[in-house]
Amino acid sequence: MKKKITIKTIAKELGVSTSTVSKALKDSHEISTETKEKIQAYANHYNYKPNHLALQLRNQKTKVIGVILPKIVHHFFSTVITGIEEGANEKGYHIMVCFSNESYKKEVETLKVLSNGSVDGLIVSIAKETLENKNFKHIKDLVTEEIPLVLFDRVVDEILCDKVVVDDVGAGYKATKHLLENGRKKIALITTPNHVNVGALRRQGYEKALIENYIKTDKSLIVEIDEKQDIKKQIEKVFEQDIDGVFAVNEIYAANSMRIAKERGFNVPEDMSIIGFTDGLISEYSSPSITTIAQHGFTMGKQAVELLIERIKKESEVYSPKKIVISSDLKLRESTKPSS
Amino acid sequence: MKKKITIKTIAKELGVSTSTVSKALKDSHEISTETKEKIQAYANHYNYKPNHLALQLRNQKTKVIGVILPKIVHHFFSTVITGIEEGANEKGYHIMVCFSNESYKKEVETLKVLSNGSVDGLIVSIAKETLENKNFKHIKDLVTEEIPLVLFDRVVDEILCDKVVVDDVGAGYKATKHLLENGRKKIALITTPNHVNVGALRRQGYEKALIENYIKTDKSLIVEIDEKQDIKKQIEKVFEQDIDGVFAVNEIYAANSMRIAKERGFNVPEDMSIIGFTDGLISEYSSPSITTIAQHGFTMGKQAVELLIERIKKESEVYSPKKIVISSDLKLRESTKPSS
DNA sequence: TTTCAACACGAAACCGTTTTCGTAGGTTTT
DNA sequence: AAAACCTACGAAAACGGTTTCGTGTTGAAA
Repeated sequence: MKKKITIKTIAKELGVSTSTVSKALKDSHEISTETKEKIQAYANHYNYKPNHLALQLRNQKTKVIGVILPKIVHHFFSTVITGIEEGANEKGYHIMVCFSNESYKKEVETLKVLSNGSVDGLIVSIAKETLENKNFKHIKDLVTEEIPLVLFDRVVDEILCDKVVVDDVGAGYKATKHLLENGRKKIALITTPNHVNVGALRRQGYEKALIENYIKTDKSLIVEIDEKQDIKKQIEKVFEQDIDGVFAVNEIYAANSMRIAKERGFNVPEDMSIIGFTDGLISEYSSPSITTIAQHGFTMGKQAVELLIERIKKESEVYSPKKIVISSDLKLRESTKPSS
Repeated sequence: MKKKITIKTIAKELGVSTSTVSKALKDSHEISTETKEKIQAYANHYNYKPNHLALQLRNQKTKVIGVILPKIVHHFFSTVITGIEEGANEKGYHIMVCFSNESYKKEVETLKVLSNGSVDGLIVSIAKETLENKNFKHIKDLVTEEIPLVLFDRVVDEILCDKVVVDDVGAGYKATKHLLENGRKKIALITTPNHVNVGALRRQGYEKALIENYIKTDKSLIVEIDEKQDIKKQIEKVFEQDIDGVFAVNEIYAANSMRIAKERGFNVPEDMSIIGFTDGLISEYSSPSITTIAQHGFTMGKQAVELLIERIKKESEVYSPKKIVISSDLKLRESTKPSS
């Protein structure tokens, strides 16, 4: 990289002090018009740009927000990140994005690096492995160090910080109720293991809807997907039973269910209703297209970053953690309709 | 944020100088074992972490790579970013991600901010609007300032910097040839306007394959999608002609084509073959699943970041820009098969 | 006893910028 | 003519760390 021009260079070249240059560049009244013009002309001509690092060190703030996600090749997370970026930009912040790849170890390492002053605050969605082993010390440490932190989607209650979540219970309830209203009775639930809290919460909603309709939850209709194994095979098992509806807690599970249903000769939506989660491209372009619960990822991202910046700004005040719940919507498509 | 513990604090508390502390923390032989142990114990106990900003200022490098993408809710770009992140991490770098949202103005602004010393180098894929208005001054300025820069996918020849691209002509050729080998004669091309260079190149491949098979390119079979309008409607027009194959230059166009074909009573792949681009989830979960050209986005990202870091490391040397071409593969699925 | 090296540590400069506090010189007030 | 006040600028500290170059104290070699 070419050596950048600094205030010192300008000062030396023009035979003034660095303080004069600094003041002249911000049009201070302390400096005579003549000197100011001379300095500004010089700076302009040589394309002077203040060095960010120096400013950050002096101001003790970076105007950067760290974002740690489990993964990005995923419609929901990439939507959230778009929201975060837009919200950050609006307030003059930039984002530094890292991925935990669902790994506990990488999450710990990333957090350690980013909390060394590189960022003014963090937005995190917890890795599955971390949720599984329930080791949250690295995250709680951030709270202890009073580093502004917002958790989203994959949150855990015992960490005392701001949070932004989807109304997962409500969403699970809505989805299941929709199937029930379609006249479905034997509804399979394709979900995550229970340590993934969003899965657990959606399951609660599912069970709540069933209970309200006097249907006993049948454990054999619930599949907890182990993503280390073949997803399709695991879902196929539940199709050996007599089912007429599927509620899948994400797009991939829903798309797989759809494929299996068709392979097994089901007519979707005539003899089988399928509902998914995350209103992504798969659901939209599948055929038949899949009814889903839209999570409003963009809104979540934006809310998360706004909450964070608010916290950054009034860092000194005592505060009680806020929790924002984003409601989700049923997005009707072709994969569900009343049973004939 | 809680006031962080610094070398100064430690020095004062332990009655030594900052230089001693600094050396002790890096286990220098200049310091006695006794003193080192004392200092290290103290630092450990109070969870001392060196301030990144200070180091960056002193070393004149940030170990951060700026990444500017047109968008992220897009399988190809999110895959690339995964590759970039992994490659960067392996070399001790982090990434700062920004989006141009395909807008020229935002691209200019973002570039300006990031080139102020916040990053050691940049990886950029150019926004559509910029490609359209052909105004590349902001990017050329980076080259002039000798800021390490790698362009990928959406590149332009007149900018003299390192580049990583897909073999788009070859890919277009491969895709079209595959359809021809399937016995298709009237192949529609669903592409972007010509200013999007990847679209133009894939079209070249398409035309090359047709010429080789003595087929005259029929302009009425080529649709240049204007993304500001309804995509599906634009594709539907070409279906009014007598076609038996579709080559779409991305997943969305392919998925739309598939939908239209089915709506119009075509049997895919029996009476109509469809091939797409970008081996994403839509193609995988569509039914029938869509044959595509896989772009190896992960590899591209990784190569791009490796190229960039190489450039960053030997910044002083004269160098001639490199161009890495990633070859693409045909991924056979259900949407293509020999016509019966 | 003198000389010299090794050891263990400190002083100070440096990275680029901002900001407080002087201060020299001229002008106005009394 | 002395006192007071501007005006226009500079010196220096500060942000947090690294690193070069001393330097005082030992102990050993000459």
